Amino acid sequence: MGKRVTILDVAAEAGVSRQTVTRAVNGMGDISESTRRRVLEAVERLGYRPSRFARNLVTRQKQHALGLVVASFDNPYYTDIAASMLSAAAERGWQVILASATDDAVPSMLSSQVDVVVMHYTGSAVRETVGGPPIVYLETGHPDVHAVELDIESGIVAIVDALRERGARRFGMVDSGHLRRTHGNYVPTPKRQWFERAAGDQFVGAAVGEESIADGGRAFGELLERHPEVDAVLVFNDLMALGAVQHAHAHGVDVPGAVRIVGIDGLAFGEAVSPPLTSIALDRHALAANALEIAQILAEADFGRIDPVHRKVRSDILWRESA
Amino acid sequence: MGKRVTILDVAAEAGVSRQTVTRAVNGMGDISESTRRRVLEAVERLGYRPSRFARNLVTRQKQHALGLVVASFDNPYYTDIAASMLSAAAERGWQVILASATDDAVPSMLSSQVDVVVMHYTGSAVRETVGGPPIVYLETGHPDVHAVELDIESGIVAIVDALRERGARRFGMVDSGHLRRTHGNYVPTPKRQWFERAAGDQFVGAAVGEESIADGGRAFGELLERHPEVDAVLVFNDLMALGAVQHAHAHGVDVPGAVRIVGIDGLAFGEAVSPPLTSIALDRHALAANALEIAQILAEADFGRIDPVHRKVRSDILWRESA
DNA sequence: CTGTTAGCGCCTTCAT
DNA sequence: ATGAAGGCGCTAACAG
Repeated sequence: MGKRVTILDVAAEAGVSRQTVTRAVNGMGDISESTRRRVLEAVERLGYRPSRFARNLVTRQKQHALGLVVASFDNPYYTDIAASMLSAAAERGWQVILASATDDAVPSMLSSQVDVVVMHYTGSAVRETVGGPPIVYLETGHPDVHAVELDIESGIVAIVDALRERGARRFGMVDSGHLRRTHGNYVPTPKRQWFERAAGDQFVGAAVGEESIADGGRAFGELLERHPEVDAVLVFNDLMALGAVQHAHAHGVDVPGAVRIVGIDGLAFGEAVSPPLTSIALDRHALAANALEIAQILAEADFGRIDPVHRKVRSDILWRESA
Repeated sequence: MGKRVTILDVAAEAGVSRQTVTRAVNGMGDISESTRRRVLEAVERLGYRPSRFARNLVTRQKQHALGLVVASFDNPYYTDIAASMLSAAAERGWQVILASATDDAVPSMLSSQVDVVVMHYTGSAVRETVGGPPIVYLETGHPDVHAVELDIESGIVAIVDALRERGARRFGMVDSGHLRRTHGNYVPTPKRQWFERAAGDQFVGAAVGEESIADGGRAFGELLERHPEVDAVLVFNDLMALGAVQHAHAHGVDVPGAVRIVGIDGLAFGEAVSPPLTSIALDRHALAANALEIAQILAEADFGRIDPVHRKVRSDILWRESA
């Protein structure tokens, strides 16, 4: 792996100047067909590839790049967000660089590669490093950072009301234990707290599981065992809720007759299970659109430090059949 | 949007040299705490952000970027691939820039942003443009390009054999009509051709649908109507197969009793439907690992033109309950 | 500890 | 149609 082949090498090989090489490689005018051919042959022979850094440095393109950091690609919720971000970004001519948060080194790697980082709020806002790109947080309400907030709470309040109207009186929850990672032991998630508050004394209990289909099913089973009287269950996310529906189906539990099941996220996959999953749908499209709007504002400020920008996205109940 | 704030502006503002600014911003040594603080204050005040291009140009980092172009993020198969690519890339310290092929402008945008492009073979290999990055194709067998081939055929042969052993005698298929886009009208996919060949005169017919859960279900219904005698159905992909299982469930068709259903892809979601979906599982992990291996080879050749590199990935039957 | 001198590789003037 | 300068913004390598 010797020295990199540069435009000068090509120029020498073809017996022309660097500029002529530029013209040939970039398909510009003011160059004779024969010269172009000769240069391109030299390019082939040497295996020359222009340096994207040098090129972008000098052309000052409006090529903006945004780094999207998501928790995990195992949860389709995040891939859905990524998809939405992708199309929102494409509309505005942004590139999207993806990174999974599990890789701890990523944020720093991203720093030198992107103009803006978009990531989920992980409890403690990663401090914007000096010389690093600005960060836009997803789903938080922290006032000091750029953020697109997600109003899940009102969706939860609404679903509790709606479930009551349909006769539900004993509310249970399948919660995620993911906060364990930062807190050491299980801590009720905000979703559970909102749910408990909305359900009031009709809240009968919760079970905790990992964020997977299988463990969602297991936790649901555990909840049913401990609280057989439960007649409406909110599940932390659709992934786990799918497991719950599956578990109910496998154990002959009538859904929504005996127990109503509601997920959170509104994933398309919810329609594939039996019965199709009712869910508190998060508007991922709006989430992405807003994130990009903020990114655009940042870009217009040349990514300098500006006052925190906030956007809010609401959630809606996606009625299917499980509730 | 005035002139960009550069390191020189900061240097002037702080009354130091550029080099000192570099030291402060990059947290290097050889700088007094007071100077550093003063410089960082100037950075804040001016809203200075280093140019990632200039920085990467001069540091000649081993920061490689790979552009991943997928057909659509609506199909979890592709997001799964993206996820696998992401972790494979993270292991090797590569960045992944994502693009959806639906956006036609993307490939050219990518060219100037990445070192290697990884994309699905779309029938006609996009010719590598002079000065553009090398391309690694996924799922093809074309000999002239770098590629990771996917051996789906052997999986199809194996599943037909296995289904025969379980008593199946009348094979039907739900195929995708996606080739319509390039051919104008429906053309049997390679998957169907392999399947027909394997099934021989036990092949009874096929129905065609769009690549979605809903249309997979519809097409499956159509197949059953036209060929009620069918007792084993191969579906183009898991997405459509999910619809098929769902359709069967909704119409009281016993799966696998009356008809066996097999998908292709091996998505995790297959386990959430009733009955869980048997599928020809593609090893996405190996696919990604191989693609990155090729990318690495390309990197070692400084992305110059080298002989086509090929890898092959096999498929395995993932037995669940639908077959 | 701080500043100076060289480039990194390319494209944009301008000249020829 | 081609070539010669100049500079994009930054950091490495030396100076002091």
